Amino acid sequence: MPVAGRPTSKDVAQEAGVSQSTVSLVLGGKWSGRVSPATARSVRTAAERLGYRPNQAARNLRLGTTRTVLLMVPTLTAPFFGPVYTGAARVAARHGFGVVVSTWPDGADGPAESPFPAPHEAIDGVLASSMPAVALDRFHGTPAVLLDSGPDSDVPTVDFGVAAGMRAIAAHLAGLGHRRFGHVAAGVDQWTFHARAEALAAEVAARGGTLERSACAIDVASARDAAQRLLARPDPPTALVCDDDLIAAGAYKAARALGLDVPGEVSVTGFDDVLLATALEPELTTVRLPAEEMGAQGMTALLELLDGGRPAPRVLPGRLVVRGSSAPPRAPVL
Amino acid sequence: MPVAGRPTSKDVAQEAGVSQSTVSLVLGGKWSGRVSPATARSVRTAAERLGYRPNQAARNLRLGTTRTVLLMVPTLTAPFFGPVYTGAARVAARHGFGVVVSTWPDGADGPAESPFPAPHEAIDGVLASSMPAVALDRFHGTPAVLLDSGPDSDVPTVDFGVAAGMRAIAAHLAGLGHRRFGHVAAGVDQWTFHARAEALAAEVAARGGTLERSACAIDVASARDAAQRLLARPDPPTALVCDDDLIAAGAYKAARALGLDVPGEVSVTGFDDVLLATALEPELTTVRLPAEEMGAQGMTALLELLDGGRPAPRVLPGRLVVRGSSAPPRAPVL
DNA sequence: CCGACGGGGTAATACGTATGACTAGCGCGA
DNA sequence: TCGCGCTAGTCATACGTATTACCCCGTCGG
Repeated sequence: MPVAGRPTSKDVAQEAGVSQSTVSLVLGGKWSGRVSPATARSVRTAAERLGYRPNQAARNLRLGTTRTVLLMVPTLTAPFFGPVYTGAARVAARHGFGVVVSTWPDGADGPAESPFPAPHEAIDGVLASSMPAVALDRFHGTPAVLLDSGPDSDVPTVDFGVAAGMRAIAAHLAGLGHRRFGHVAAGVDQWTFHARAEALAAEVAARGGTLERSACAIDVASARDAAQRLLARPDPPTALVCDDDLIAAGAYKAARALGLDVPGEVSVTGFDDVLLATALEPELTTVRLPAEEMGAQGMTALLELLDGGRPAPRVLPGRLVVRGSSAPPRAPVL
Repeated sequence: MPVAGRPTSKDVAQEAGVSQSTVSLVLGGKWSGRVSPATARSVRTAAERLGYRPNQAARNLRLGTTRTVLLMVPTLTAPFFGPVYTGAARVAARHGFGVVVSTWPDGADGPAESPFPAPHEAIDGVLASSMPAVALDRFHGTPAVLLDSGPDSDVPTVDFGVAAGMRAIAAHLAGLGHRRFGHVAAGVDQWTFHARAEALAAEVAARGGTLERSACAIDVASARDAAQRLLARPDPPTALVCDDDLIAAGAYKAARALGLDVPGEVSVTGFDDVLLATALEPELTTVRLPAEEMGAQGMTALLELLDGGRPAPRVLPGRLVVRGSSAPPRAPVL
């Protein structure tokens, strides 16, 4: 008996008085007709007694697969990725896969420096969410599916219909009578924000409205300042279209700082419909993105890819959720 | 040349006209004095040309370590765990470790059914956050550190000083003149919430105040209802102490539904100081917990444990952050 | 001129598992 | 009685890497 180190299948074999192969057969579950029930039982109890757990590295090597998928996200701080993980993990579990999450090993320090995989990359495939496409180079030949990163000719993708969602917001506000729009835009180089900006501009233009734009980082303080810049202009917008819900929270603050009622004097909309949207007062008009569904669809596509298939690109529609933060412009209080 | 499958070090060796050992020597970096610069260069270019990346499973098996640590959290939806991960990953990277995140494979279905590790458990150690201690059984002999799960005699722990934090809140409110307290409590069986409740009760009792308690789930709607039950009582509390920031958002909603001004007619406090705290209006008085520091300290302890050490339990103090949601009771508007 | 030495590389092996090939015993039909 | 098939296993091997022990050869000190 080894002093240090976990017991191996060989130890179990010795303890049970059988060969290592037999242990493997029994514990692998494929022993029907090969091992007698009595032997199987004695192997099981021996394994139990020794606290045996198979060495994953060895079985990964032998099987040539880890049955593990990596979900890569830009940051874990954003509330958006929780549901994505949940959806992916649900589908994965159904197929005997596990999901682990990680952000770029390099943090904010830019792209990879080492050409070799980080230790945690002993995986079968990658779900890369909200990535600049170029970042995929990291994965070399690893099967990958891009989530929320825009169409791609080389890699299967799952995207939200953000353009349609943004057009729905513009249409909703225009329908309420708004003509002067402000866009509090996330100054982040991700496909989704480019798509949102483009769709908003197109829809506003199509309806003959005006659009001013102010960029910010994705945090409340920065968003507040950006919104304030818009509201401080002569002839300010009557509706602030924000690139996501957190930015909308900043817009609320800007409005309040200027003594403007939401939605009485300025309408505000968000995007994503994260938890925050209903925590705010008034509750936020926004577009609900089916994040969990994206995780599920992404995992489905990745499994298909691992099976040698060619999964088709998928687009998941968002849904406009009208709440209390949008109203006709200059609503008379009387 | 193999049709399928990634190139191995043997392929690289053949391409460079050397032995597999040499490839391993060169790429392992320990070749000083063993391999001539010329050979090393030719190996490198061969590896580059073939797009070689070492098989992690094989090297894990050979080295007997994965240099990967698993961060286990109850849910990824809570904003709290992002910073924990960040802190852990920062320390880990400094020691050549990677961090992956996962939630219980079983989801909400209760404890493990399979006695063997999930596929993603090819890891050297575990950081288990906010866990019921019994759940640790899953990890058998895997080195583990408990985060935010209370003291433990068997396993190293890192905890927040939540009791002190909660007492600080009670002291702050009492100092403002509050005597009738309401506790909107998370009805979740985690150490941290038990500790919060106990500390609050003790401090209020010590100061001769009264305390009513109402439990809820950790979501806005449930918290709103729970807060509303407290505020609807005869002789209602003048201060609502909430178990976390999200619950405080629900308390805001309850107050507003009853036409009560925050903080003019009722003070509200949170806990954790997540992003939401400053997105709310008024901004939330709360206790800031150094989540990133917890991740960092936890990883430090785990590395110490993996080194054969016996890391001492650590407690990280929270800090009261007074913002606009707390004020003297029944503040005269005049 | 010979032995020691060191630079530059190779052969062999082990890590722990899963599995295909093989075999010993045994009952049974021909 | 012989061979055949079935049961209940065992043996051997391969997965891809890192590393230890070894080996060849040229050089240098004596």
